[in-house]
Amino acid sequence: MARWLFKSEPSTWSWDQQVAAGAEGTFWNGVRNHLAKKQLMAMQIGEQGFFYHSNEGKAVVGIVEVIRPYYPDHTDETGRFGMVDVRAVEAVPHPVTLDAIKAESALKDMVLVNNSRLSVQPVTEAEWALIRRMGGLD
DNA sequence: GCCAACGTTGGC
DNA sequence: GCCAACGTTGGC
Repeated sequence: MARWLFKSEPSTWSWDQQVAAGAEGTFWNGVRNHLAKKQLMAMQIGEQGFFYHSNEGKAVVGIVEVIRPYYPDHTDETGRFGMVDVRAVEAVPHPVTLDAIKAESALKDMVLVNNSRLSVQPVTEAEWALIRRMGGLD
């Protein structure tokens, strides 16, 4: 199963709002980048990803799960982009900050470090396991 | 609030 | 189809 990272500015859509959306989850709309779209299209139900706060916080704060695969994004008037639905799974007890990720040599190849502007990113199994551990899960 | 990096747009 | 100009993102 693939692992992912979803980036959101808390002022736009925060982890607290994701938690409040509950088990029914919400659509992850607004992706307007083809590389990010490619990630969304590859996602399957049940796959999990990190929820990362950009700009404010700059940390992995939660785990989300894909509950609906790729379908058209109704907020995209061009009709070119789509989205998935995600639900909050659990909070990360100790948010893993960007600083902490950058300080960890095993994470130096993370997309978050090398292409920080990509809003939906693939995460390797090793990165997934390490960040979970750093965050106090497992 | 600045600015570097990067994606997209549009003129040619 | 190239590339300059522009807009956006996101770290600092």
